[in-house]
Amino acid sequence: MAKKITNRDQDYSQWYLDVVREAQLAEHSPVRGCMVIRPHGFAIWENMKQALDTMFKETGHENAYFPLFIPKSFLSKEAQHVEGFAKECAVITHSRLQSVEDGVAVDPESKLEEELIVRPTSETIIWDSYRNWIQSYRDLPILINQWANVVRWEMRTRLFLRTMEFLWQEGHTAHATKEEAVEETLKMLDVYKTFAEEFMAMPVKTGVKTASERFAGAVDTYCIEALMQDGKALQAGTSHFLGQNFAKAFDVRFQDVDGEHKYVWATSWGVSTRLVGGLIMTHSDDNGLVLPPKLAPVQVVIVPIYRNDEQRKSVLEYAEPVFNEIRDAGIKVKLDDRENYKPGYKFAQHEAQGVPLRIAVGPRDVENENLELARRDTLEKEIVDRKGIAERANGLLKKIQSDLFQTAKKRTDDRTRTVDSYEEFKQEIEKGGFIYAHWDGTDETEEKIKEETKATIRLIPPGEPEPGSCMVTGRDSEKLVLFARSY
RNA sequence: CGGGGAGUGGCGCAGUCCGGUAGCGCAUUCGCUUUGGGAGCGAAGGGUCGCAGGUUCAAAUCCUGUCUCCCCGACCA
Repeated sequence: MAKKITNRDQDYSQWYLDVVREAQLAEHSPVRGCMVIRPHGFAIWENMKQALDTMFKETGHENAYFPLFIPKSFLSKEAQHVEGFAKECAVITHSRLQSVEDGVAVDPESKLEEELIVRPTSETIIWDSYRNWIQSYRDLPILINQWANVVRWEMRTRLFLRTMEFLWQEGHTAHATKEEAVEETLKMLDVYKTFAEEFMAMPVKTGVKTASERFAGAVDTYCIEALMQDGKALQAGTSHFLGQNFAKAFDVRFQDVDGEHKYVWATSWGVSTRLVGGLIMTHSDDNGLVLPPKLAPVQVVIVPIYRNDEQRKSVLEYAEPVFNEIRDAGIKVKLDDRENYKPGYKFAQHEAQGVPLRIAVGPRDVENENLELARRDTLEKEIVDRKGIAERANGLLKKIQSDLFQTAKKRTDDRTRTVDSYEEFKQEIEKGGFIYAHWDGTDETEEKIKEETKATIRLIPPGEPEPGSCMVTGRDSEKLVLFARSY
């Protein structure tokens, strides 16, 4: 078999790129830092979108759309916010081109009176609208989500994991009380956790970010963090309690039941196409992509095998009712009857693309009323009775979904440990994985650890305090926090 | 933005040191034979060698600039 994918243990970065290429998920575009998402990659994102969108609707949210362009003045209204994003904004200064000798050039006459920023996130433009929409407590809460693209001018990019333009959803909510906003923040964090674990089969840890890792303009940033196969952590989603920061910046007040005018409380939360990168790095192997059935664009592929036209005819006649039966059971199935490729090639291709279940049908199967089933995750093959294939496929897809999660869960658990001393920490962090340790809560200590070990505090877990002493300074620590090197 | 590597048909590469008019594998097209793990044979098509200058009779090759990608750092979802 011609190996087109680098082994993971040889070069993890190259492996990731090879999988993205061989699975035809995405490719580099002529524009630095931006990617072309190919149909297969986009189909996975669409499945993610659909599942998340359903969950958002079930929790009372509705979709809306706000502009791509944000007036420069909007960004400067919230001090921390502007500070956080200032260094990575694309700025539009002109509105026209003009023809010159060698093509086109910016028309200096078209300089904009006020420059426009390509949204790095939409808090400001959305809160400008919310000011007009909110007068009374009866107008609250506002529970809006937007599916959009955003741009952050990044130094170093990687397909899906960090691109200058990416697709995401951003939820922006407004509430009458702090309690309600905090509840919303945590509710959406939980939605993300559920989505990651039940659909992506990617176990995550949840918690709150430290001040240095917090979203610019947020009071608290909660996150889901997943551990990749190479032992590095990936921030997979964030949910922010924004307090009244944006309400004050945009003067969004409402008249409460008691007649008082009060600032509203806000949240925002988002996940992006980065999830596709997380999905790849959680399950895939040296043969290519491995997809959880719930997100696979094709869940079952049927590959016919034959030697001649006669066999081809009988195999396809045998395969078509199988296809129909599986399709009618609500499974996304594809019959790969391309004649210009041999079965072996198709096997390799569908493996590279992560199709969870493969059914091979050849003359022998027709003869014996069998089918050959092959699982993508374990690469196990078995000959099964043709009867009841739809139920069997369905059962296997469910099993694959849960096995993928269990495998990833076990790996994460095995690589999560607690250390007491900084010396031990320095040794352990080299091995990758999540490490719990005590931290004194100061920026200085966090920074020192980061500088010396390249590890960051991924999150402060929820739950009761478990006092201890900081592994670095020995000062009091409220609880264990989670460290890792990260993407 | 600093350090390292690399840009040559669609993809992967050789050729670059030592200038002489571009080659290999895969893929593509056609034909025949094939098809239970990336098929074989024969024929054909496809490249101003990332881009822009320069040196030279002559540049993929030497010089200068520039763009892009990959890896490692600093910054971030």
